Amino acid sequence: MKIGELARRTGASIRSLRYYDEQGLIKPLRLENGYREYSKLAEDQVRTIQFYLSLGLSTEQISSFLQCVLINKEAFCSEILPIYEQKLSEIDQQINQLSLIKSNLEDRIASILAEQQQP
Amino acid sequence: MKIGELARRTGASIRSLRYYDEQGLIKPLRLENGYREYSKLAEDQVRTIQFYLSLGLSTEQISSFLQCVLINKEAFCSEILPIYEQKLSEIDQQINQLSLIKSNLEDRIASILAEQQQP
DNA sequence: CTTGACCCTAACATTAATGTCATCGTTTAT
DNA sequence: ATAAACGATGACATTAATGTTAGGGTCAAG
Repeated sequence: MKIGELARRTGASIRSLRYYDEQGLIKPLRLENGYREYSKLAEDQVRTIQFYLSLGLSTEQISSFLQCVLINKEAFCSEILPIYEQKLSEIDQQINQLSLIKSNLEDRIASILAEQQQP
Repeated sequence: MKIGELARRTGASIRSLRYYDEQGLIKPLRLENGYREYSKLAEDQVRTIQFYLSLGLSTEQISSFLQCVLINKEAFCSEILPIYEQKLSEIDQQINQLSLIKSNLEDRIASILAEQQQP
């Protein structure tokens, strides 16, 4: 299947599929005219890539374990656990940071509203 | 006071102070030789800018109410409440998004650990 | 007058996935 | 053979505050 069809089937843009190729996530065969030729498995592979991207992992991280998880269950791929744990720790940090800001904002909003009530 | 001293006093980098100038947040006088000359008030102004930046507001947003809050209490500056509320809503959205990812990560980590326990 | 410590502007880099555009070759149907 | 649809590559843009560097002025102390 060519790139347009794969894009239609997965919802990924043609641009993104070319980028995944460039980053080594999916290397399709090349026809004699230079066109990318994707196997039937590519659809699953792209969905897998999309899923890990939605977890906030980078293409570089994904590339480090993608081949393994396409064949095995995640538990079999020892590279993936430390990546998950690192990402989780980043996310926790970000949530904490945002929660701090949120508290500050709420306090200031409350204080403005209070002053407008009793001027 | 010149830019280096203001930088030392506030912890902002010289580069940042020049950027605030460029963005219209603080327009110091210019000496005949072109040097920026900051008044004694500038120190407070920079700290105020730093505070609003730490709330995640953009220089453009800050510039829309900075002059007012430097003179009055926040409650007097009608521009600021909608900006706070919009920012709060963005933060809530981001926290929700991150929490979703966090749950997914925790689930997958737990499932990997479970499989390694009972293979 | 020279050195060192300041100051200035302008420009590019940073991050990472994706969008967009220009330019070109290929294939297919009429 | 020509037009439409598709594919390829390459380059630039996106966001926003800050870092960095290059190339030059200014000033004060020795």
